[in-house]
Amino acid sequence: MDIFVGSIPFKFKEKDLEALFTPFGEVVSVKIIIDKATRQNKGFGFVEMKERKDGLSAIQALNGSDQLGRAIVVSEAKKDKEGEPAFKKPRQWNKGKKKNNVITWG
DNA sequence: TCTGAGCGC
Repeated sequence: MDIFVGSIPFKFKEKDLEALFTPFGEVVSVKIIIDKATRQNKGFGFVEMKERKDGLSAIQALNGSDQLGRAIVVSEAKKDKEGEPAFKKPRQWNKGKKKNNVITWG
């Protein structure tokens, strides 16, 4: 499932989100939205977890929790519906080269 | 290299 994470500190990185969600289940991918022009952290991101139940428990546990002094918002991503693909086109993380705002895993 | 509701290139 895809999880929306908002109000995260601007200093947050993908690794930080991965470290937050990993204890609740297997994290498939992590992404933090960064402005394409200025490369600035937009303050929200997404975490994809393998098991939906783990994602839900992670949401309940991490939503509103303090991270680096800020209460983050954790909720299920809008486009992620049960039985439907989260997006029209598949996103691949371990393909091609690494970009500025994307960390390739593995 | 600022910012603070919002949903991803």
